[in-house]
Amino acid sequence: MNTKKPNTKLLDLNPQQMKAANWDKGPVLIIAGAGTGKTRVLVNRVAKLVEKGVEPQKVLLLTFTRRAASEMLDKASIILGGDKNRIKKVSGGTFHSFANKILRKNAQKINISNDYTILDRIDSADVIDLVREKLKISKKDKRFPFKKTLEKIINISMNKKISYGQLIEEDYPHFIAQIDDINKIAEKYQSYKLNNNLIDYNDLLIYLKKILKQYPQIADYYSYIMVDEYQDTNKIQGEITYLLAKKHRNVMVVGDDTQSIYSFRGANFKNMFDFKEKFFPDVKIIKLEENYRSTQPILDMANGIIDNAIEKYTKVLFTKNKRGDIPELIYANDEENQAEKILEKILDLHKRGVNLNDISVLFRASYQAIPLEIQLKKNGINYVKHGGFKFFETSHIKDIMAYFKVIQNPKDEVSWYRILLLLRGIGEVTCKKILKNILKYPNPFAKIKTFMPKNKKIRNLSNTLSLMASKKTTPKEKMHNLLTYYNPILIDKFDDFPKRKEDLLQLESIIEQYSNLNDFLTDMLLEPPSNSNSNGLYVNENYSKKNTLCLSTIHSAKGLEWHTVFVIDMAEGRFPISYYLNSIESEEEERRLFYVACTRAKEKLYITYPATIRGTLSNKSTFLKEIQHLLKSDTSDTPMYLEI
DNA sequence: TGTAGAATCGTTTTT
DNA sequence: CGATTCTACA
Repeated sequence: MNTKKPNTKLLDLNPQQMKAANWDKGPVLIIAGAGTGKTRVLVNRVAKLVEKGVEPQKVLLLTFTRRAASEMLDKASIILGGDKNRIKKVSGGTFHSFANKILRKNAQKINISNDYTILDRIDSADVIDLVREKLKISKKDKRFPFKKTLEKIINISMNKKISYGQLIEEDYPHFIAQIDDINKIAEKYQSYKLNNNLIDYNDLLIYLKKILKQYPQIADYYSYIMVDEYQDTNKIQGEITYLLAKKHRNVMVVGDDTQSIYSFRGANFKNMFDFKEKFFPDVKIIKLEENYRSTQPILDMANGIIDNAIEKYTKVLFTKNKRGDIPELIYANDEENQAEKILEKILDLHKRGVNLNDISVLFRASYQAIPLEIQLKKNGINYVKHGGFKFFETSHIKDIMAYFKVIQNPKDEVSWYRILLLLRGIGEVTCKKILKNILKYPNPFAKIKTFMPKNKKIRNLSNTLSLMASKKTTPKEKMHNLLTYYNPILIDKFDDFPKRKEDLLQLESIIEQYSNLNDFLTDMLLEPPSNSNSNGLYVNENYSKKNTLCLSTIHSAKGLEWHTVFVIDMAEGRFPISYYLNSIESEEEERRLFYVACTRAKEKLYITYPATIRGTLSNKSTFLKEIQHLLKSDTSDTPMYLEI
C-alpha cells in the first residue's frame, strides 16, 4: 500500500536541515515551521549520533507523546539499516514518563518512597474531595466549587507558578469568598499526598527537578539531550531541560512558536526565547522555513491567518510546490446540513480515488463532531475519533482500575471508597466505618468480611480481592475474575451497559500484554494506549490502518498530515470557542490553533460554516472573515439569507 | 442511613 | 449531554 521509499526520503535533506541533523555539540534552537521536516531532522540526528558511536542510552529524546518518540526511533533504525536493537536503547518518552523512570529509581533520595501511586486528574479530584471532607468544609451552605474545579485551580496554579488567590481572582472571581477554604484544602491536599504516597502529574515534574538539582550526576548520565515541541513545554519543563544539559551543554530543542496550543496546561512558547536569554546565551538558531507538505494556496491561507496575529512570529513558510487547488469554503444551513455536505464531499473524493485514510475532519471541541458521526454511522463509513473524551476517564474504567489500585496499594483510601460505594446497602457512613477498621492491616482483603454487613455480594468482594492480591495469578486472570464480580454491578449502574461491557473486554485484551501489574497501572496513567472510537471503545493501532476516516480535535492532530482536511464549524462562538475567551492571549492561541488545523492539509483544504447553530443565526468566525479572500466559495446552493 | 430520581452544573484542548 | 449533587422519602 505504501509506495514511498522511506530510506531515500529520510536521508534527503536541504542545507538547513543538514546543518541541524549534523549538529555535533553545544546548544542549538531549531525553529521549524509546520511541515518543514523537523521530524526528519531529529530522526537523522539520532541516527548519526548512534552511528558515530555515542552510546544510545545516553541520547535522551523527549517528545510530546510516546507515539512520537517510538515513531522517530523506528525511522532512525531504518536509516541505520534496520538496526533496531541499538536504536531501541535510545532513552525517550514524554517528560512525565521520563520523570517517572527517574523517580522510581531515585525517589528515596528526596525522601519519597519509590512505590508511590500516580494520580490522574480524576483521582486528584477525588483526593481533593476527600480532603475537603476531612477538613469538614461543607459544600452545602454556600456555592462551593466542584471537586473537578478545585483540581483545576490547584493544578493550573502549580503549573503557571502563581498563587491560588491570584488565579481565583483572575479566572474564578465567583469563588473569591471561598479563597480561605480553597487555600486550606490545597495545603492539606499537598500534605495528604505526601503522607499517603501519592503523586500527581505536577509532582512528577516538581520532584524530577528537585532530584536533578540535588543530584546532578543523574542528569550527567545523558550526554545528548533533544526536546521536541519545545513551544509546548511549561516553565518547569524548561528548567528540567536546562538542568539536564547544564554540564555538557549538548542540547537541541525544536519548536515552532506559531504552533503553541497548550497554554491551558501551563505551556508557554516564550520558553523558546528563555532558552537563549536565561539558559544558553550563545545558542545557535537554525530556522526551517521551506515547507514540504502543502501546496502554495494552502500555505497562503495559513500565512494569512498568522499575519493577522498581534504577536509577530519569527518566520514565513514557503514551498516549491506552487500549484494546487484554492482552499474551499462550504456553506451549510445548520449543523446537520454541514455534516451532510461533508459526507457528500468525502464520498465524492473517495469515488475519485482518495483513500479514506488520507482524509481527516478537524474540529475545536469533540462534541462538534457528533452530527457528522451520526451521518457516518448511518452510511456505514468507518471512522476513528481522536481526542476529547478519554477511554480511561470513563467511570466504568475508573471503577475497574480502583480494584487494581487497592491491590497495589492497600492504603489507597480513595479507591476503597469507590469500590465500597458500588455495593448496594453501603453508603458513606458504613463506608467510613469499614475503612477505619481495615486500613491498619497490611493485607486487609480477607478482613473486609468481618466488618461488613452480612450480604452475599460483599463476601464476593473479599474473595475477589484476595484472589487478585495473590501472587500466583497473572494480571489477565485477575482481570477475568474481577469482571465476573463486577458484571452485575455494571448492569445495575449503567443503562448503556452493553457498550461499556465492550470497553471492559478491550481493557482485558490490553492487560494481557502485561506481566507486571505496576507497569500496567503506570502505563494507563502516563501513556494510555490510544483514544476511543465513537462507541467509547479502545482502538488499537491496527484498526486505524484500515480504510478509515479520521475525526480529530485539532490538539490531537498536531504533527499529523492528510491529503484532504476539513476544518468544520467556523462560526463565531464555536471557533474561536467563546466560553473561555477572556483575554487577548487566549484569542491568539485560538488563532494559532486554526493555523495548526490548516497546515495539516497537503492537497485539499475545506472550511465549513453552518449558518445557524442550534436554531439561531450564527456569525462567521472572525478568523474566517479575515482570510476569506484567499478562499473559493461554493455558492451553488448557499442559503438565500446569507451575505457572501 | 441509604437510595432513587430530580435538579443542576459546567460545559475545550491533555500529560 | 453526562456526571455530580440535592431532595424527598423509606
